[in-house]
Amino acid sequence: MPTPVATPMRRESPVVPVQETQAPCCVPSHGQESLLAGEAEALAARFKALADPNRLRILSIVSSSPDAETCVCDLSEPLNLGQPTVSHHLKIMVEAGLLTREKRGVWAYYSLVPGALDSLAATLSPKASR
Amino acid sequence: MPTPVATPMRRESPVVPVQETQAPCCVPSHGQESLLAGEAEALAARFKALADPNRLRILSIVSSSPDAETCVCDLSEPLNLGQPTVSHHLKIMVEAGLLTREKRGVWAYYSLVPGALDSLAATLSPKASR
DNA sequence: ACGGGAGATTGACAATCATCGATATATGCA
DNA sequence: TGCATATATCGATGATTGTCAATCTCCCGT
Repeated sequence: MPTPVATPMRRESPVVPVQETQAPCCVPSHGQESLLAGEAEALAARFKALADPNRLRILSIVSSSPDAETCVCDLSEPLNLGQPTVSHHLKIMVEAGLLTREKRGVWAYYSLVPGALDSLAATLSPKASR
Repeated sequence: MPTPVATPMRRESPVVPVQETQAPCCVPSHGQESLLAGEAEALAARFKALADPNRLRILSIVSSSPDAETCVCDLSEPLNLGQPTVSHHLKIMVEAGLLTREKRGVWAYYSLVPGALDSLAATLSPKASR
């Protein structure tokens, strides 16, 4: 990410005293960043795992499954997706910490990581997390 | 989206009686889709708006602003992004229903849509929404 | 009317992503 | 041992996305 050498349009502090026309605007009163770049990146990675309709449907199917676990072959057909694609989506969600994989025999069973969705939800509306 | 004419690997019902080796697996007992394709698409669109670190930081800055509203020029500098890029991100979030835009004079002030984040959070963990 | 500045829009480009077909790995059964 | 099957991985491809420079539009003060 090349640092833009000169951001074209930012005024430092007004040399000419602000004319008091309306709100002064653009007084960046944030002493500190509210969300650091690193945290933002990590959070965005988890939301990215949710930012696909087929992955949301997978989550929905997994969580509404009788034992809250599903194997790949249960997903391929209702989603109308090929098996490699389903495997790919599942891997993304496992890496995002949303699902866990348990292999039993030839089959791989996926289930929700307890609390993962809740902690994400708490990030969105802290007061709702109780 | 071309309908795959034949999904390669799905077994209908086992012609040979299941040998009772382990779990039967692959008994898609979902009579109905838990999350319809349309809803999934709409939900994913909103999560897509959250799936970028710079947009998350924008949300954070806007919500921690004194009056919970911010103008574009307040964002460009702390994010180290050009003005067109910030405008672009803001537009995406307005279209996702997360922010509202109010133009006052030459400036455009953005603020959180009340309840938008909470309703998204409720989608993630319904029981936590109170 | 004019000029300046805030913000939106456009076009381009590199990077990432979703999907697929083909192939590889591994497990259970005969 | 050898075969059939469930899942993972690989390589390729078309679509989407984040970013920027350049330009456009609109509002305001002179």
